[in-house]
Amino acid sequence: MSPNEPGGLRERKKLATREALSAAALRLALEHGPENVRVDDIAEAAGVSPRTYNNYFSSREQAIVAALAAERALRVGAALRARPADEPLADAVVAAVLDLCTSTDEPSGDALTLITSNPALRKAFVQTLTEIEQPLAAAIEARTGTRGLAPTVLAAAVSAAARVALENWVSPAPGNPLLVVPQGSLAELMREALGHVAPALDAADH
Amino acid sequence: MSPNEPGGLRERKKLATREALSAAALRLALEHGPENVRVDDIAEAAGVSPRTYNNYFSSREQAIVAALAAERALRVGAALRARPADEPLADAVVAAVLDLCTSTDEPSGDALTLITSNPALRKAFVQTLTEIEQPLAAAIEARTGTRGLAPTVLAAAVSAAARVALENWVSPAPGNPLLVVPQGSLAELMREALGHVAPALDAADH
DNA sequence: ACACAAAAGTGCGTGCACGCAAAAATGCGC
DNA sequence: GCGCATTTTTGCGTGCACGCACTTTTGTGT
Repeated sequence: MSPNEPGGLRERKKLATREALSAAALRLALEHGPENVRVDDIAEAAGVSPRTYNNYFSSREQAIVAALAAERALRVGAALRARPADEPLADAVVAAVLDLCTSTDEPSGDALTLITSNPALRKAFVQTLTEIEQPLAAAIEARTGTRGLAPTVLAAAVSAAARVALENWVSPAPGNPLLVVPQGSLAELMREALGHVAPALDAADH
Repeated sequence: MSPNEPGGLRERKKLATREALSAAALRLALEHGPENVRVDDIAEAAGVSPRTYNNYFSSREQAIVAALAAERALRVGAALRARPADEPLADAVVAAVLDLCTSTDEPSGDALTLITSNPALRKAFVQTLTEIEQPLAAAIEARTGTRGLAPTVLAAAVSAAARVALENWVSPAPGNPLLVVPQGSLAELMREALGHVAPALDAADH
């Protein structure tokens, strides 16, 4: 009566299809370029109907980015849980988010360059950062014991800061010169951006 | 050589079509319900071709919400500039954003209920809050004199907090009970949410 | 083993977003 | 007024997202 738990065979198959789709999407995008990949191609490569593809992803870009996105979402949660419980909230959060920047650069470098070099994919990838809000909020709630708006707001603020850092990294100056040249590593940018919201985290860390 | 300034006749006509489109979109949505309004209808009501409509808006929802959104974007900037220069940054920002909640409730009540009662429109409306980041960032930069990431990050954090408040207002509990019942006014929610990011603003207010 | 309920997959039809290139409108210098 | 460069509008074609109803698969209870 409950094949909805991770143990269920149904769930596993569903996850398998999802991964097959995103893997196929990423592979095809790498092979033929993002613009030359049609939804039908992805569906066929994954062995499902085009319509089924749309049951899993609501945009081509989302499918291509999904693989990296999912890994990142899991990593944040794990990283935050791995921090010592007595560490200040701000430090723990910063460390957890930074872990995303340092580790993710390696696994599939060509995938990252593909994504960052395509506007539509960049947008989808940045959008991905929104998905870390939920795990972040949960972790913050667990740490502080606070309930209500606070954890959600703080998680959203952190996510927003990370988004700004990421945007400034991929496209240094969309119109304005931007005094601080972001040629530095993403980690540096991220650290600075998070630093600006850290006071809010400190205030909530009773 | 510069009909791009507000004085140019070309610019005025462009703005006029835009307003005609969004006005038509909102009116038709109010009359027949959001789902029963096709893009062609909006275009015809505004006296332009369907293709032209897409040169102005990239989604039906965006067109419907645009009228309210534009007014709000202007209002934030004005509200922030209207605050005394020696007021603490956090207070000024909170006041400016709150102004959005208190004033906007009145102009077109039925439009608001229409928007809040439709998921797709809600999404578009919430998305609108992103547009206040730019004016906010500019205003913060002007106040603090700080340049670089700080103003952008802070504006993003404020916008994110406002977004959370708005989301919790329109749909109190999407899954979880949420201890603090958000039946209170939007202004109250907003005030609390912004309060959680206020420390970050204080820290930047030299 | 069998039947049955739930859930995932599928086909179809509709409306939409958007690139591209041609056509109309606009503003400027003469 | 006149023609020219620029901008805006438009028509067309393509690919896509998604609701709906239907089929197939899967897990469970008997």
